[in-house]
Amino acid sequence: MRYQHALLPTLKEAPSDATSVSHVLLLRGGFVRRVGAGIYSFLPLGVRVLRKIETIIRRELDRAGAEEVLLPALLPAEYFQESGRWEVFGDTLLRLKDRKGADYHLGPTHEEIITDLARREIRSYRDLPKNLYQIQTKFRDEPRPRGGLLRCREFSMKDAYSFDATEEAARVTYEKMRVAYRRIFDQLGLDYRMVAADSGAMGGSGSAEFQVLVQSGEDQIAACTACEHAANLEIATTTTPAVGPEPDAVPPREQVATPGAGTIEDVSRFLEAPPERFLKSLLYVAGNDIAMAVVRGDHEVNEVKLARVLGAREVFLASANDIEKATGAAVGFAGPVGFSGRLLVDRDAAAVRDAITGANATDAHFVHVVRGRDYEGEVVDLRNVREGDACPRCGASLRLYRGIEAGHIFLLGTHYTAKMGATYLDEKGENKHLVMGCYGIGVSRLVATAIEQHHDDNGIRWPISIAPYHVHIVALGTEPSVKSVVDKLERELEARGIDVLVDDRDDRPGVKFKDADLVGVPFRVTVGAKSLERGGVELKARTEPDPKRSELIPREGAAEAIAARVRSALAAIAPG
RNA sequence: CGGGGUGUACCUCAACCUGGUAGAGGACCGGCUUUGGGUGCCGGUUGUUGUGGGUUCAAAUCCCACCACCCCGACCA
Repeated sequence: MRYQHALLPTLKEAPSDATSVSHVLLLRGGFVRRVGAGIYSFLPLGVRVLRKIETIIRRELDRAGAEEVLLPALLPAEYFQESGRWEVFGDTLLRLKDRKGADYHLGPTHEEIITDLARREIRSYRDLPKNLYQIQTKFRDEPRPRGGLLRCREFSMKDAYSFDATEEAARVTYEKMRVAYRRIFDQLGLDYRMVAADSGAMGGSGSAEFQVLVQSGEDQIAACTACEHAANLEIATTTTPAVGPEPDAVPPREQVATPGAGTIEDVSRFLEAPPERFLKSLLYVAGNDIAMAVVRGDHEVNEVKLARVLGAREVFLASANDIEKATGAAVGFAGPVGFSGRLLVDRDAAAVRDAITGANATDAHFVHVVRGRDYEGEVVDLRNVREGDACPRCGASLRLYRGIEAGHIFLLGTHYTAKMGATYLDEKGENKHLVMGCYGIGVSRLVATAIEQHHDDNGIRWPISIAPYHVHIVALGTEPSVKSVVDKLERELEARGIDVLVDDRDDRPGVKFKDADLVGVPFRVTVGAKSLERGGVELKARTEPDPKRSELIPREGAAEAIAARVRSALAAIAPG
């Protein structure tokens, strides 16, 4: 592609409402333009990146035995009404009416539509298994779109749905998809982890997230430093160490005055005891009930775990008013001793044998508190895992990362097929529900995610597998000798299947170099009077930090040498 | 939905407090200059100051309402 013909509007300054790195660079690099909140146009360069990602996904899913379909984005309400999600989705569903006043919506995901297709077309065990995928535009009326392409109201997603005869067969399909996903994410050239996750409202028995490790990510992940284990912090667990002396060595419980010291930090300093000796007692509201969650002083309550234990959809920290009502003390002096409501105690908190805790009386704490003697409560896993905690699988230490969820696979079971009556006849002629799995990848989100992970101060550094072009030729000066070398190099590279962008603009070198760094094509080839005098062209990888450092490639055989470099870079991230 | 903020040229922003003909830089167009990291100079194009109403001789500026967008939180199969 010739720069002079391309729509490639780079910007020196980004609009001030762009905050995330990827958003700024996508706008500045001329990849996308904003149309509305959470709605973007893809410019030619952005489309090229999307297509590269899609190509990798299609190749691997086809290879795993899936078939591509294309379901509609505009959906009559009846399907989501049948599954109940017309209500469940709430305001996130983008609803509309046709001229007759009939209800429609734009598809946020397609379980119902594919299940309807399956119940019509799959009748016998002989038709199974089936695995269908599509790459489609999805619509969700997000309460808060943000981060440019990271969270949009309209976005591109690959979604796949598998149908099997039995749970066991479905698990085999699920495993196959897991392998396919690994191959896809490997090829995208991203640092990611496959993590165990909360299957949430989707139901079903298994799920794994594909989290791209990025400092700015919204999700937290605990990953083992030794083995493969990784889990979303929402469900991550660790093994339990016990602390403190044996129970019979603990003196009787004693109330001490701690005037004005309502935080662990205050009391810790006041009593000269480390936070690990404290029981932190937090009051939560779940529905109409109030419950106390107790964790060790240096630990944090995990609200997802708490909600699950309480059987609530979500929990909220109680207000100061509710706390005073429930404990009879000001905020900061709650404790499990004598608490009459539902009491949940984290395993590590229960293991503290000589504890300090609020006395449920303003300006007072108890010391020498022992579980079993001074309080009871249900012992459960309630806390967030911390950096350095033991891996539940191998015992090595866990590390915390931040990530962006780019893919998610679920073993759904018969959740939808039962609701929608999608059955087949087995060998004995019996009617059985199809067993389902679903598998998503956020395609447009991946464009932004790749940038969040691969950039520097000057711009994007695309992984070569998804870069809009492999080689960016910067032509300096207008001499015929430069022009002829550039023309020849472009032809020869393209003949070798290399994607080439040629900056043939009549502009100053500095402008071209800056734009090349911004756009982020992995290899830059500079052709100018100076390089030709030295006998060739200059090759520089975008990842080379020194702007002045480049490699002289002899003019003869330059195309083959550069193509070989591109091929080996591609091969380096090919799946094993 | 709760809290905070911002709407002025294509972009970044000034002028608003204290009402009096709406500006700069970048981008863009023309000329000269320069030519290996966003060159320098000269000239030029670009506005319903988010929308509607009110106050006033006079509103970008003060008042009211609405809308849009951004940030934090809630939310996120």
